Amino acid sequence: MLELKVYNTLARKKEIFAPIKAGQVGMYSCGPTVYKPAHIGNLRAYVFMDELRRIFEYSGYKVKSVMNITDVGHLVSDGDDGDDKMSKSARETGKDPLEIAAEITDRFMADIDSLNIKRPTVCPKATDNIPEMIAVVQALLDNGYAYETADGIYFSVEKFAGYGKLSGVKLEDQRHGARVEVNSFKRHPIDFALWKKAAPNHLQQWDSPWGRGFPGWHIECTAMSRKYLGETFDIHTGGVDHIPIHHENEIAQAECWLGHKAVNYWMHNEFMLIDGGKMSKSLNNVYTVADVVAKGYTPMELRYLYLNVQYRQKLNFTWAAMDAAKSAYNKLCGLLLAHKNGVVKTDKAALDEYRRKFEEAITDDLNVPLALGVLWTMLKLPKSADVYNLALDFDKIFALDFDKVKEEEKPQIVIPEDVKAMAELRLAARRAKNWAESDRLRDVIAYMGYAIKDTADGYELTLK
RNA sequence: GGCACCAUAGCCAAGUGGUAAGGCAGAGCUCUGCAAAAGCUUCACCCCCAGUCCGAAUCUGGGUGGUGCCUCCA
Repeated sequence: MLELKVYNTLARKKEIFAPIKAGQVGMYSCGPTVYKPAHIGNLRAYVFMDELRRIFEYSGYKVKSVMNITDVGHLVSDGDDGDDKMSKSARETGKDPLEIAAEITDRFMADIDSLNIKRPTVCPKATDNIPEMIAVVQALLDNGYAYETADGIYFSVEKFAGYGKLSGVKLEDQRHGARVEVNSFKRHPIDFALWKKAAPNHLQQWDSPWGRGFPGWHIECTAMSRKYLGETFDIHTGGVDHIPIHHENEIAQAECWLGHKAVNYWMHNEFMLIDGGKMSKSLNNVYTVADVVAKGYTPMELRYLYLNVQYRQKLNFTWAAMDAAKSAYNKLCGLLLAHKNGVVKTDKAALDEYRRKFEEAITDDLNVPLALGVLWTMLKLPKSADVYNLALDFDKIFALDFDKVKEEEKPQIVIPEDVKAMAELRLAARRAKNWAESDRLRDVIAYMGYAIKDTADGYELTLK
């Protein structure tokens, strides 16, 4: 069992990971709200979740990973009032909310599969856990942390002394209502909804002790994480954007409900930027995996790009960076293949040293970029299957399909007869050392749309 | 106004007290008629100022700059 250091947002420093149960890890990751396809920024969070899990497994832990599928309830852009995303999307497309949720969930799973992100052990859906959420809300009402208003049940943040301990924000420092109109029913501007009472035309609503309604947008994580991981669990992950509101609220709910600490380690991934700034629809720079693939890159090349930056650093996505990742990944595969076919025996002590450096990197708060550097350096050794086999072991963390490297299959393109004839003429010219004619024919072939490369025993034609 | 993160070569990026990993691009060389491919080699004193220290990219203070959050957001 390797010792892991992880950066705990709660402590604002790296800590040695100590599991609740020896040899086991329970982790919960805030999952997608399935009303529109995930973009590559969203996906960074799941690559992080995946790396974390893989490193624990590599280190000898048994991991239970839980990720929610939010198919209800997140309100759109107006605080605790107004419409929710699922309903909005449903109205826009004319589809049933659950129909949209099913479609988007399938697409999400296909996306994470393509990126070699292991599916979590459990992916509970919010709509399957409404009774569990109602029970938490009721408990918070019973013990005095929540109150009922005309439009819902709210959590009273002033009753929880620990509010703000994750993000460092203080209640009185916030500019309430600066951009959002304050809900007049609330006792304190940042009290948040646990349960919302629904209007008759609201698309998703359930019976509750407070009439028909739907859950607030923080309660599902609290209800489901406890259901699947127990009252206190090891790790909760999510994007940095969740620190000030969502996770702060989760802590408040859970600790007030349970009466004790609920999560030992909070871990957050930084954002992906596009061309140095936030991705947004108005800038037209929100890309999905499908968009990246459509531009000629593979999901593995994209995964390589993710892996090249440590999870707590901002990752600036540019197409130039994507090109660099493509080049690097393909070169890497070429080197791996050469090692796979290598015949040199590599000294065991040398291999052990590379393994030690690799493990040192990954166990130091997921320093995957450093681990990649170790790999690159190792691949400079004389070509040896021993090196390849160790690289395969490293790939338990990278998950870059090192086991699938093989001789590049020449794309079977049909070469027109006239192009072939030109190539033959050029070959003859070369054999006669008529270089001027040879070069002229290369230009002709290029003009016809093909590139010609000389090989040891002839030539190779490819589409330009 | 508050909170947080960050600032290392043309680009991406690791390094958090002992003299700058790795990748992309570039340059040079080898090989090849040339080209392509491949291989080898090469390429930074770390935003600024002041301090602590035998020693700082790494710590402290002050600047400057960037990004995000304070509304749903990975």
